[in-house]
Amino acid sequence: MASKREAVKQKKKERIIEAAVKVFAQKGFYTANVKDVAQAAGVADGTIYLYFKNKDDLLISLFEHKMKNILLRFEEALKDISDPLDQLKTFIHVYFELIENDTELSGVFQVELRQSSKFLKDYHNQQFSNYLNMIARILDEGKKINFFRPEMDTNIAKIFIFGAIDEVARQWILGRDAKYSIKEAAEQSCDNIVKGLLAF
Amino acid sequence: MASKREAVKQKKKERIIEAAVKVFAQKGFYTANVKDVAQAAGVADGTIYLYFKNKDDLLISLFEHKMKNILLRFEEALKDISDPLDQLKTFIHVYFELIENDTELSGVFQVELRQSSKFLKDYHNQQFSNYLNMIARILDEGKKINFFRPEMDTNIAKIFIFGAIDEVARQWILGRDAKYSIKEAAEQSCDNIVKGLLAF
Amino acid sequence: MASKREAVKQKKKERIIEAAVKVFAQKGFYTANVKDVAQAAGVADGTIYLYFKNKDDLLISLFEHKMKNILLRFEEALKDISDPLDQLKTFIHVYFELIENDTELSGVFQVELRQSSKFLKDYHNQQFSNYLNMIARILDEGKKINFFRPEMDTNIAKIFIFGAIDEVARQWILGRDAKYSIKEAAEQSCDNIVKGLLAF
Amino acid sequence: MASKREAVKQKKKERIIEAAVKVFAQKGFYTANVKDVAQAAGVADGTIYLYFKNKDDLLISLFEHKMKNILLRFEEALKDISDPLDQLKTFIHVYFELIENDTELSGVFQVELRQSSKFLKDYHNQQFSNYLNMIARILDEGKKINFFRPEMDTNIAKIFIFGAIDEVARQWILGRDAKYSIKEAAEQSCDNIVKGLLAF
DNA sequence: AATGAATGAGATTTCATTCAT
DNA sequence: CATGAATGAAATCTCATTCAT
Repeated sequence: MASKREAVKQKKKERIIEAAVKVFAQKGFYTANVKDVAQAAGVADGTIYLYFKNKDDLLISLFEHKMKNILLRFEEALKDISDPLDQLKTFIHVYFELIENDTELSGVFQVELRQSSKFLKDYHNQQFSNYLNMIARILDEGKKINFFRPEMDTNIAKIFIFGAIDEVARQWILGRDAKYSIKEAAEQSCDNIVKGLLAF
Repeated sequence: MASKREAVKQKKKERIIEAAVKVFAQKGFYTANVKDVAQAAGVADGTIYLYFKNKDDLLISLFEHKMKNILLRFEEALKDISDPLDQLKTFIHVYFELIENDTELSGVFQVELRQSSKFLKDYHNQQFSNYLNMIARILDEGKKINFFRPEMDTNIAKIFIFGAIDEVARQWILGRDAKYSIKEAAEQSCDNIVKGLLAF
Repeated sequence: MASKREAVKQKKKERIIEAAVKVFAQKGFYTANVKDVAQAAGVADGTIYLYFKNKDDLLISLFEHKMKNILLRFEEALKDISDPLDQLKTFIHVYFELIENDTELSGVFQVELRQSSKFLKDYHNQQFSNYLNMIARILDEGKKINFFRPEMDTNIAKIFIFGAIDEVARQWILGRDAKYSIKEAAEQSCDNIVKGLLAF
Repeated sequence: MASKREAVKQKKKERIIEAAVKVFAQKGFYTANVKDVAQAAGVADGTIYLYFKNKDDLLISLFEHKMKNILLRFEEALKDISDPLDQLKTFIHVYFELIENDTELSGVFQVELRQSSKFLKDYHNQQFSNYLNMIARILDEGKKINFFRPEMDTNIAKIFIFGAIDEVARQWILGRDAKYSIKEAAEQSCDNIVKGLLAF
């Protein structure tokens, strides 16, 4: 009985999160009202505050909740791959797939989360670190077997790689200068990372 | 006389823009108040409205203005270099120098890309396009002389490169996971872009 | 059966009233939430509305109920005393004893008199009148037998006495300027009332 | 110029305070809206927040502001009186005069200030202490010249006296059980305090 | 041109009350 | 009877913008 109620409660919380993703993606975090989210979720304004401390908390919770799933998705995809190069390629492809399959969520992650000092500065994000460190681990292994350049700094490279694919993805979402498909984006990004620019 | 007055006027406008860069970079566009900008600029709230139509206009003007300067700086640095590879390396080093000398500058890119929601979604910043296209031009030339991989998509690569160095710079500013110097950042970034990860 | 259920019902109602006295005394009527009272009473929010029409009604019921008990306690203490002076002294000592044994009780008077605004301005608490009139009756008897000053207005004096001992008690509870024991408070108050300030 | 502007500013602040006194007296602090006060003061809602941090601050400022004047009034009245008994009598008469001449203010002091734990508990009020100590000083002098009972505790008596006259005044304002004039109230209170109840 | 006090629309948040379970 | 999740009206407060000086 209690578990059922718990389940119902969880369902409503998720409904609100889904609504928030949609609304924040469309209007932006600051431009969107709590009322908008409530309406989209089909609940009363006050109900939001039964599940989240305030509007900021809604954004943070949204992030935590979704990020957990994303990390799982990565781990799932990588767990049977041993070659670091394959791992890296898979990582990148999964990344762009995630973006493609949930554009709205991506919009929130890519655009909205960034604009709040809460996330970029104050709120030291464990999940984000986890994410970066997934890349670092792959790079370290690649160096160990002499596949990757030994003088390459994995600490810088993990950020480099994240920044690169993140931006390619963002511009695809914003649809500005980006007149390319996700597939192209993934493959080109792979090549750029692995081979670099040089032709030789 | 009129030109002098014009100059004074221009000076105040710039003072406001500098203040806005600082304040928006620090607090974010929505979290920052017009009052904050006014205070930082040492003018009255109302004065801002003599130079800018509204808060949004201030943000847009800020981009245009700053980007123009940044572009000039790049052009200056690149004008005597003919080799595309040298151009690219110079571009990257100049970029990190700019960031190092004006930390808040990176906020301009930040803001440009991340405050996008609502009104910026449509607003297409020509200057930012110009910036990206500077990279593209270098890449195209490199391809033409068979220095860069022929199958590399310059349109994606320009974004890829911008994203990569921008993120490495940003993490350096935030000082979080980034325990590296600007010099290292620039060199590692160069190598990553040019050589890629592979050791061979 | 019905009577037992009645008793149980009564018990819960009292539990809510006790909780309300505590909570209102501590946080003030307007600052306290119905939820607070419910929690303190160990019932659900909605349960309160099975016993009281609304929050206002809870406050009013609280007075009536508590005052009835207080009056009973006084009547019990006074019933075998005939001398008005002894009656008055006893009244005062009982008052301070009541306060000492049930600190929150003073909140009842507090609330009664100070939360008056709006709805309580009209609401005339009969029990409180009864309480004041107990004092008046003692004073009248004292005048009748020429013990108390004939020109003394019992109507004013009853309020005077109530106000004096109530404030001394309240400051004792707050423990601010009041660095005295309840016993001292009672005795000093007695003397002040009976003898006045003059030394002769 | 600056002083004139300062004066205008001060005037508006006072206008808001006057309005707040009126509104709070009539509707009670919690029942009254900031909007009500703004309307009564003839300013916009937001204007209130230019002069006061928040609604609570308005109440506190009101208290501080008015209390200062009241204390001055007392000092003025007492400064040429040397006899402690006369001082005490004057004090009491001035007190009731103040109440009579500004009923609304009294309402706020008497009823509204009391109901907020902010004032009774958290906010240790210097002005209120000053006020109580005025009484204490008179009492001490009266004891020194053997006019007042030597065993009388001035620390308790000051609270006793304050409570007594405060309550007599409050009931006059509430107009409940108090069917007496302010003049009677003052004289009866004086006699009660000075002579006590006994006839002798 | 510059100021900054004033405005008031609008956003977030609270909480008494209801009602399906 | 009891519950407590849900409601939504209403209150406080913020802040971009205006305008008299």
